[in-house]
This record gives sequence, C-alpha cells and structure tokens, in this order.
Amino acid sequence: MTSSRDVAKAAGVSQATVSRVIQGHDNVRPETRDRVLQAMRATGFRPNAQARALRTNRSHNVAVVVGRILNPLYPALLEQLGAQLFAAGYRMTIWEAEVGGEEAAMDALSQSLVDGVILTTATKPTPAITDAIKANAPIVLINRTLKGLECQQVASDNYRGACSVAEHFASGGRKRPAVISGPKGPSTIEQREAGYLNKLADLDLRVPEQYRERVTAITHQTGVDAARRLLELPEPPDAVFCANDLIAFAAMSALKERNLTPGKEVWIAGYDDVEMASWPVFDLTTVRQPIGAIAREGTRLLLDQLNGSADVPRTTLLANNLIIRGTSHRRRNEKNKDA
Amino acid sequence: MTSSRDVAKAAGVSQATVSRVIQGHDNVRPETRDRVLQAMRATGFRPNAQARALRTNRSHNVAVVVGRILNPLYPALLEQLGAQLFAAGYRMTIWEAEVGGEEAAMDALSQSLVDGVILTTATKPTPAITDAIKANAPIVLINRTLKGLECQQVASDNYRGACSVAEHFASGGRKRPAVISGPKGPSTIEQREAGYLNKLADLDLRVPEQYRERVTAITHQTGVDAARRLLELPEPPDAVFCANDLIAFAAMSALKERNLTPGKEVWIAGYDDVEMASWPVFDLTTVRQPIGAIAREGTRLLLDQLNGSADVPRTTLLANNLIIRGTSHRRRNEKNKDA
DNA sequence: GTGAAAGCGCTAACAA
DNA sequence: TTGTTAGCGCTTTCAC
Repeated sequence: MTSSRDVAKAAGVSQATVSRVIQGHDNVRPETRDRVLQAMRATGFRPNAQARALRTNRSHNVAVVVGRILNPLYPALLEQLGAQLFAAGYRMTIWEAEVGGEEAAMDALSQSLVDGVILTTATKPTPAITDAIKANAPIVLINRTLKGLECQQVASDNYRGACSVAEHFASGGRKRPAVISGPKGPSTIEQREAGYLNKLADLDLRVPEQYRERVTAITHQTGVDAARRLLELPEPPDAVFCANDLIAFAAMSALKERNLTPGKEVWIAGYDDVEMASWPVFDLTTVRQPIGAIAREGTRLLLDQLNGSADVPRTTLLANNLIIRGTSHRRRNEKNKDA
Repeated sequence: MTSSRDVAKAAGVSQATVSRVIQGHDNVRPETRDRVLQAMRATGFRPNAQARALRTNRSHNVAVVVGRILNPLYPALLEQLGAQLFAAGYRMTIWEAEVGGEEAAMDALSQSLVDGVILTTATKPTPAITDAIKANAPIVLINRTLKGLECQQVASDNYRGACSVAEHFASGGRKRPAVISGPKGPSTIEQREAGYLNKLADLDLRVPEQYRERVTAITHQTGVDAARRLLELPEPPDAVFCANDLIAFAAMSALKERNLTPGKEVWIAGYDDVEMASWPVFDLTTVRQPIGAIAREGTRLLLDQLNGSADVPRTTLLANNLIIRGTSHRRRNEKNKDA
C-alpha cells in the first residue's frame, strides 16, 4: 500500500501538498498538481478512506435498516435509496432489522462507522432510537412513521390511499367489503386499515367483525389462510382490501381454489403496486406508493442534517395513487361518479 | 464523543489498559477491568471503529456486488450472505453493478474501506477485477462464474440442472421442446442453455432455430414477447424451458392470453425456485438452487482468504434440484422411467 | 503556493 | 499486570 507520503517523495513535494491535490484544492500550482497526479498514477496510489474518515469524522457511509428484504417493496426502495445516496457521494450499508440490525446500526452510528441512519421499518421507538435522536443524531424514518418521535419522517399517505380504495369499492357497488390487515405495529398497516374502515363507515358501509381478518406475518400462506376464512363464511364478502400486494396475491390464490374470478364475484385490492401487480396473471388493483419520491425526500432530509442545514423535524406525507386494474371493475355508467 | 483517553482518565488507568479491556485481553487484573468497564458506562464510551480500522487495517466490512436487485433471487441471496457475514463479525455493504458498483467496490477494496469483495453477477473479467485478483486481493465470485479467473468461485451446477429439465421434458413425452434464454454473458444463463440443448440432443430431440428464443433483458415484458413469438409459430412448442423463473412467469402470462394451460398443452419450466414459484397461481416446475449453501461456501472461502488460510483457487459447483410442479406433469406410468 | 507539525482514536511493541 | 511510546494515513492550521 502506497501512502500519500510515498507519493510526496516521488513527486518531490511535501505530503501536505499531496493531500491538497487529493481534495482538489485550488491553491496548488497547476504544474505542481500535474507532477503529483503523475506520481499518484505511477505509484498506483489510492487514498486510505479510513484515515480520512478518522481525521474528518465523516465516513460517507449511511446505514439503511430494512425489514424482511424478501418483500419486493424493499428491494425497490433500496434501489432508489442507493442511487440517491450514491449520487450524493455516499455509500449505503444495509442492515436487517430482524437480526438486530436496528440496534447494530445505531451502534455503528455511535462508533462513527456511518454518518447517518435511515430506518425503513421502525415499528416502535426503542431506547436505541430515542436515545440517538435525543442526542441529535442524524436519523430519518421513511416508509413507516412513529408518532411523537422528534426526527424527520417521510412516508406516503397510507390513510388517504386506503380511503381511495374504500371509495372505489363503494362506487363500484360493493356491498360487503372486507379487509385482510397485517400485524399490529407498522404504521403503514395500521393506517391503511383505519383509512379503509373509516371511509367505508362514512359511506354507510359497516365492516362487521367477521369481515376483518388479520395476518400476523406477511407470507403467502398466511394470506391464503385468511382469505379462505373469509370465503368460507355463509355470506362471503364481495370485496377484499389487503394490507399489501403480497397478501392480495395470496387472496387471489384462495379465490382461484374456489374457481372465483377476482374482479367478478369478489373484488381485490392491494397496496404498494410492486412490479408483479401489473403482470397480466395478477392485474391487481392497488395503491401505488411514490417510492422514488420517498427515497429522494428521505435522502435529502438526511443529507441536510449531515450538512448542518437541518430543518425542524416533521412528518412528510406524500400522495398515493389508486391504480385500477382487472381485480376490480366499475360498471361503465359509474365512471363519472367518483371523479 | 468520548475517547478511550477520557475513559482512562476517569478510571485512573493508562489509555493502553482501556484498549486492552476493549479487546477483551486477559492480561488485565479483574479489578482494573471492572473499574474501566464502569468508566466506560459512565462516559457512554463507544470505541471509534474508524480508528481501529486505520490501525489494524481491517474494516470488518465486506462488499457484495449484485446485479439488478429487483430479481427476487438476489434478495434471497443477500439475506443469506448478510446472515453469514454478520455471524462472522462482518458487515455487508451492497453495491449495484449496474451503476458502476463493481468498479466502485474494487476501489473501496484498494482504499481499505472493505476487507473483501463478493461478486454475485460478474459477467466478464474487467480490468478492475483481474488487476485486483492479480494483486491477490480477497475476491470471491458466487452465483456466476468466470472461466480462467484465478480466484475462488462458487456456483450451482447450472449445466446439470438444465440437463435434468431436458430429461424431465423427454421422459414426459414432449416432442417439441423450446427454450427462452437470456442475455449472452452471464455464465448461469449460458450454461443452462447449453445443458438443456446438449442433453436434448443426446435424447434425440433437436431444438430447431425457431424454438430458440432469447430475451436481451430479463423483464416480464420481454419474456411475454418471446413466449408469444413461440406460440405464434405454425407449430408451437409443447414445452418451454426458461432462463429463470421470472421469464417462466412471463411465459405463463403469454399462455394465459391464449387460454392455454401450463402443464397441459405446453409444459413450462423455470430456474431458481424463487419463493413465488411455489405459489398456487404459478405452481411452477423449476430448478432449485442451493442459495444457502452457495452463500455459506462463498463466505467461508472469503473469510479463509482474509485469515490467510486460503486454499488454492478453484470453482466449486453445488448440486441443483429439479422441483416438479403443476406446469409439467408426467403420466403415471412414466413415473418410474426416469429414476 | 508550499512545507512543517500536530493530531484524529486507536493498537501493539517494548519496558518496567 | 500496567504504562510509555510510536505510529496507522490522512487533514488542517500556521508559518514562510
């Protein structure tokens, strides 16, 4: 490993000058700079990032904490986050919450391994989180929000997104709407459930207890089971809103078992608009989250904080879009009703 | 930020002793150790990982380079890799090859930012890769292999896996097998195609040119298009082997368009056995890759190299398993034929 | 415009 | 068992 000292020797300058060239300072005579660059190339020099990080107390590394990375929403989110951070000169390290990644990320923060943390799946304000935020550490919550936490939070408006599903069901003449919700905890799930049920109530559609299913873990199997329970009822629902697309796909499996066609006897709607939702086999009505915008805004807020230009902490909610596809169909003369 | 020096002062010992306690050396009197630990807690001390990394020249960080993270195979692979590395005391940074991540990861390696690199989607020996390997840098290729590269490589045996599909098709009485292959380059794709075609030839089943489709990018749409072209032929194939599960799902979409049932008129097989393949809606015959074993073996080889106990570079191929599901069905009396 | 010198927070000889 | 000391490779005053 050649160091800046070696380069200095080779170029016949001081090590400090090499450092200036590395950083692109303009107070170096062009001729000198060229000589140094030459020497760098000749020696195959690469500045040691650890040393720089130690000196500047900046690692240019951001930790992103995710939940089960197998949910296709997260890869999409990560891709966006990675691109945003990369563009800003940061690297992204990924930490899985399920295996203690959340605490580990906070640890990394206090060890100066990462400059900031983006939490995408925070479900409760653990001591690790609240302590760090109290210490004014650069932490941003995206996707899921947490009430009463004094930090920047960015999510999509899951409540209103779910409302739009309720309206869609109602305007489509659905009389027995049901819901398959997810685990208690994640704000996303809770708000979708609340938005859907409240809006339906506004529209004079009560959702009885037996039409309210809940999976405790988001897997295909649990989704299928929940949907089966609904379909086995004496009077099955004629529309099912699912906590997310994965559950909706599972519900479609359950319909298929009974030779029911989504969009005919039973309408189905999901949430997220993961890529698969648009595949012809699924053609799923769902609510699209502005993943790109969430990632962009979250990154921006974190970088602002790192640059000291932090705004006052607030929760930003971005608008969602109902995407109507084949699993729910409005009759033609109703098209104007819900403009 | 409190440093080890602060702790030393608080505990009334030298900074070196604090360092010993941090590292768990046993040549510290228990009483002294306790005093130091006490002081650590009191001051909220966290050792600075950058400083340690600079000193030891070990970052305990491994870069994993992936391709399009949206292919569900990669999240699964990453999850396994992350768990393995975490268990060994390493963190994982993820780099996307598509946005220059491969070069960037090599850069990070030469900057001592990461201790090693795991490439999951290497398609050709770029100068960055070959130079690094020539310099004996800790680099391991998994999933995709590269001929003639002097480093540890771990993959599943895609050639033989594809052979088993060919045998399955043949023993099921398929007469007009086709293939939808993927982009040229990735060893996985090429070997699947070769294994399938060669084995079919062995079995006296030639695959004519018009039965050999190829998508240039792995997306649902390109897969649908390729499958359509096959189905529009005067005499369409009665079995299609797809480069991976994503393409197979797309082929199923194309069948559905024409009201064909996968497993009846046309058999479909994929590759990877991503989670969705087992969903009732797909119920896809496919070849399961031993993702866990690949991750485990790849991690082991990298860590060996980091510990100086490196073996001679070789390419390890792990066995794959044909998973027969609903998109291909053998008649009962043929069940024994291909034991 | 350039160099000398101090030091980021830690590890690891070496001494005692 | 503990302390002293010398750096790891860089950035950043402060002189000149």
